[in-house]
Amino acid sequence: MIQHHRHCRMKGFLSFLILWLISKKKMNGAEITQELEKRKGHRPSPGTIYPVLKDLTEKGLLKVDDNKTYTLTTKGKKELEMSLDTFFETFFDIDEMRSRCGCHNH
Amino acid sequence: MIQHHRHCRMKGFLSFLILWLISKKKMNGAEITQELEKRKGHRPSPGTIYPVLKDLTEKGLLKVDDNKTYTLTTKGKKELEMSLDTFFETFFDIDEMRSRCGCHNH
DNA sequence: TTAAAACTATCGGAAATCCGATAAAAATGA
DNA sequence: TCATTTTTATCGGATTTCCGATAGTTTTAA
Repeated sequence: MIQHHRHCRMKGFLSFLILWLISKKKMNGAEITQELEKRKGHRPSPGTIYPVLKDLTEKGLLKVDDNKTYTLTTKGKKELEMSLDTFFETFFDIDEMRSRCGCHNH
Repeated sequence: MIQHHRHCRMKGFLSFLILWLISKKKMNGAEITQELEKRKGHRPSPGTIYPVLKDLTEKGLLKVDDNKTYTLTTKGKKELEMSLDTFFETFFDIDEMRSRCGCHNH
């Protein structure tokens, strides 16, 4: 069966984005799903989100409490900082990028 | 043979980044390679860059002149704008991200 | 209590992404 | 010219990323 992916440019960065979200506020899977839906315009499949959370937890970047709520570990905070550094080194001209798109409300 | 990828988080976005670079200034493969090296900290393999250029050209997003210099087509410009929109919808809080990393010089 | 809904989890695999190896073509310069 | 360097190009495959299908678990509400 042929699969269509018309609107799926710019994959990747999901782990990075999830780390960022959790750094702002501890969340469970459902809340993360909602936030991603808001940002990306479509609801990610459970098969997308939970394996990522498991992977990040196994790598010691996230810890999860009784209520399945995820927070960053110290290692996770360091990892996020490194990723942010890399991100802004690559996109150092991000202000220019923003001024060239129609999203001045964001 | 086991391959190590310690410093290769945040893959992806390469096509997007290349479109962005060419939108700023028409370039040949070597110049694009240099610019990516500057931004990402390591020189991409020819096997990384040229297939992407070929793909974007075949999709009608780039056109290439006699000197192997690439520019955006009209379609490419529209595609880039759409990608920028998606990018800033996903990372609408990018200013907050930047303020949380050590890259205030960028 | 118990059925329905919501949430969490896992698996296999499809697609995307990128790179090393290799080589052809073009430019350089001695 | 002719050797060297630089640039361009291609291929196969390793890895990452993501998702659909499926099912177990927990919560909700009647």
